[in-house]
Parts: sequence; structure tokens; C-alpha cells
Amino acid sequence: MLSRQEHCGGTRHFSQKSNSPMKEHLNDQELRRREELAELRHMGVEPYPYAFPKTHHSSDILAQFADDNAEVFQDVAVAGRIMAVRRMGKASFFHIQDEAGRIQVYIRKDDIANYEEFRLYDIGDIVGVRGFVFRTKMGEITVHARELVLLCKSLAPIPIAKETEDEHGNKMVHDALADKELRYRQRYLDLIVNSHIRDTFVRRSRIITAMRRFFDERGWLEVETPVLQPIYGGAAARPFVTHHNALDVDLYLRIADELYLKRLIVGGFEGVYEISKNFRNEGMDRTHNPEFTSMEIYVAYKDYNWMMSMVEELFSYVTTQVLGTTDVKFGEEVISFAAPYRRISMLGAIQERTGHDLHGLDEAELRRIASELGVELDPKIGAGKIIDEIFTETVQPHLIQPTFITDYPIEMSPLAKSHRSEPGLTERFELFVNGGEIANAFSELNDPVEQRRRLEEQAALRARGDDEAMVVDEDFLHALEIGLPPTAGLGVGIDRLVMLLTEQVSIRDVLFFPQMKPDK
RNA sequence: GAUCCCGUAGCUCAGCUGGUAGAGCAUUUGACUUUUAAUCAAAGGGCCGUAGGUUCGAGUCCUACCGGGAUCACCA
Repeated sequence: MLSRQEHCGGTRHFSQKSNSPMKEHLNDQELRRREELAELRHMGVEPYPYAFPKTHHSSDILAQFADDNAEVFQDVAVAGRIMAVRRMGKASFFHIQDEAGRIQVYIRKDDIANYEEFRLYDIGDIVGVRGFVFRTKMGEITVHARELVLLCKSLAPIPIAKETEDEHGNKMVHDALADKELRYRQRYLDLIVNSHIRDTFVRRSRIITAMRRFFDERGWLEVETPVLQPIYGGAAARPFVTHHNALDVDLYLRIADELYLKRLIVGGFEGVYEISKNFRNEGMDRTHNPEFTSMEIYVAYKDYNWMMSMVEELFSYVTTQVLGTTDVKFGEEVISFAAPYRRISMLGAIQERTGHDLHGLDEAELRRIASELGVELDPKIGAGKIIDEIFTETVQPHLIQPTFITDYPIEMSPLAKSHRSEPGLTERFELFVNGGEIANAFSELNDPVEQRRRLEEQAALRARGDDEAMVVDEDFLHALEIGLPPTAGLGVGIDRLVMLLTEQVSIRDVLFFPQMKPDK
């Protein structure tokens, strides 16, 4: 027996793990586990074997086992991470956790050849168990082990959360890993210890899968376009810059897919979509991560009216597929994604909410109304942005149920087609849900002369110091000169959609690995 | 970028107007062949985020910095 009490030397704070290959100081638990590892090897046990033929998930057994069908479960093999151990001398119970949940295992010295080995196992180790299923006298469905195999010796301790129920059946969690920084930095630990957060990410995956299926069924093609771009475009945002050594040129990480996808419509595809990471070099907060996922789709021969109907179908489909209903609970609200959604123009929505008709007003008049409404304005912004500010302050927070806001000022929408009947506006809509924007779409501007003029206006803004204004992309303009058919385009912020459908208020809770400052 | 709050054992946290660092769980040793927050007995474990300062004396007070969280600003 090793004398494990002799190790009371250096300890290391749990959160200060460095990436260096050599750990300078091991705490007592880490030292002990290394000694156990050596002892296991000395006993001839391979602590890192190659495979284990498991037959069941924990949930399969718990769902299907009944006392009168016990013979069906005479020979099961389960595997997972040890999460709790109760040793009673010559017999022990422990729980293992697999992808689907937890199940209890019972081992007895009489039944297991390597019972002695078990004293060298720890919480966190991964084991395989072969045996039969039974119900303990306390009523818990349990695997009675005939064979116990170590599959992975864990060298670093994991925080142990214990869950109990009070007399009312309310679950209480003790000693959970609650520190958000640790949870984000070591998401693998978070997933082990707070296994319910897995559900958010499973749902995220299903949302994206449902979207793909919806598009694929309609014959639209999933495509990939460059992440590294010589000229960035398609949105108003600051980019990340990187450098290609062989070409000796700076490249930008994409801020949007838009301009490349439209090139593909020029090339003859009639429906293309892309689900991809975009990168914006801006602030981080509850709703912004520097890299985020968006879905953009472009369909030829359609306009934004068609696109609104498509979005209604899409979100009805996705919510039904993923949640089984179009009614989505979010906090106190129940949001209905059943079609149709309300459609109202931006100016109409402002008039409805404030009583002010902003049609045809000049900048001075708009500023007067803004200050009357208590909306603070940057003195540099023009008429279009003033309208947007008024909208954002007075209308947007009230848009809880899905609402299409249509017909945005032309200055804010350099890639959208001018409105067919409303001067100064574009055929653009955004979909607002629960006070936030989750989709943005337009009838795409395909007049190459007008597009050039609009991009040159952006360039002028840029020259005056607006570093988010767009850059003139000559190749994109050339593509438009070749000819883009009438096209409707849509972008959906996937992370925000996932937040909405998983009842999360922080983007960090729908990203496995949110951006963090480097750990020191 | 601004403001506020937080940083004490592996985890969750207590530590009052400054006076020798605490609890529960986890860990170690012993007992225990149907336990389940297992139980019972004993034990080990702290650069009190970092660096200065005030003080006879700082986990506690002051300053700066680092890290985190929240709110606001920015960001379609």
C-alpha cells in the first residue's frame, strides 16, 4: 500500500491550469492519482485500453427494464464516467454517467475477479461494466457487474455536484461548478458536471439540421465560400485582418457571406445557402461574440414579399421539428412562430407607437422629433440613421411576437433594392422576436450602376472616418454587370435564434467555447 | 470605452468595527457484501487574485494592476 498521506506539498489552484506540458506543482489529489496509475500498471492493468463493446446507453436500460423482462437484460455492457462511489467494504455501489444519463452499478467481491483493483478507481475515471440488470431493494434499476474494466484513468479531479431531492421532490444541487469563467474556459468539465447544459447544444444542432432539411427539400444548394477574403463586404462592421505569407497580402476574415453568394446566383445557381462563421472585430457582450454563426440564403426570381412567406414557413417548420410546437416559451412570454407574422413598415410602426409620421421629413425635422421623444442622437448621423434610432428606442423593445419590419431608409441599406413605390426606402425587412432582431432580408439590388453609386457613397463615408462603412468591391460590381437576376436574400443570426429557442439570455451559453481573454 | 460588484481549501461559500484562517462536500486512513447527499471514527489540505501602501499588526482599510460578472455605450 502506498502511503498517500506523505504528500502534502505544493498545491495548485484548480483554475490555474496552464497549457505547459510539464506541471510544476501537483496537488495531493493529482499526485495520488498518478500513484494509482503506476500501481495499476504494476498490477498488469492497462489503464488506457483501446475499445469497449458497449451494448446499451444508461437511458435504454432505465427506460426498458422491468422486473418481469429481466431476462432480456441478462447480459448488458455499459460504459461511462464514475460520478459517485459508495464503498462498503466487500461490496460497492457507484454511478456512471454516459452520453444519455446515469446508471447505478453494483459490484461485489464475490462476483468480480478484480475487486481489489476497484480501490484504485476514482470519481472521474471511465469504466466499462458487463453484467445483468436488477432492481435494488431500494428500487433503483442497477447493473450488477460480472466484469469491470478500467477504460481511462483520470488524473485531474473533477468537481463533484450532488443532487438531492427534498420532501417536495424539488431537486437541489450541492457544490455545482457554478463559476462562469471556469465553465466557459473548461467547457468539457462543465459538460460533465452540469450535464443538463448538453441539452442546449443538442437543441442547437437540431435547429441547424432542421434548417438544412427545409432548404434541401426545396432544392436549394448548400455551398461554401471563402472565409479569407481580399476585400470584405456584405455588412457594416470592422473586420479581423490577417496576413498570407506566400502571397504577402493582407486578408480579411469574412464579416458576411453575401457578396460571394450573390456571385453564385450570377453564375446560374437559383438557390444557394451557407451556414458559416462570420467574424467581426467589435465589442463583446451578452449578444455579441467575435465569431458567430449566420445562415444566408439567396433565391433567384423572388422578392422580399416572397421571402417573408418563406421565413414564416421556415420558422414554423424549425420550431415544430425541434420543439414539437410553434409556441416557444421565453421567460414570461409565449412566442408563437405559427404563420403568418405581422408585417408593418418601419415608418408605420413608428407612427403607430409615437403618433409621428416621419415620411418625407428632413434631418432637422427628424432631430426635433427625436429629441421630443427623448431619443439621444449622435450629431454626426444622417436622416436614415436617425429614423433607425427612433425605431430602436421606441418600437423595437415592444416587438415580442414575430414581426416583420419592412422598408428601411436607403442610406442604411446599400445592398438592398430601392422600394418599388416608396421613394427613399428599400425593399428590406428585418424579423424581430422578443425585442431582438433575428433575420434580415431584402430584394437584392441588381442594378450595377446604382450599386456602384451606393458603394461609392459608402466609400465617401469611410473617407470621413466611418470605419464600418462598406468598401467598393470591383469584382462584385463586375459580376452585377454580367447580370444578377431578380433575387431575394436572407440572413439569420443562428446564435440568437438558438438563444430564443433554448431560453438563454447570453450568447456564451449557446456557444461551446465563447471567446475569452487569454488565461494567465 | 464608462460605472458598479466579485476574486478565501479541489468545488460551493462563511470570515463583524483590523488581533493566531473556518464549514459542507471532495481527498486520505480504518470499519462495513443492496447503498444512494451511504454511515461511523480519525487525518491531511490555504502566496486569502497580484504588487505596493497605512498600521505594532491586513483576508479585512487605501492605491494600482490582473481576471471575471452585470449594466450602459458601441455594434444592424
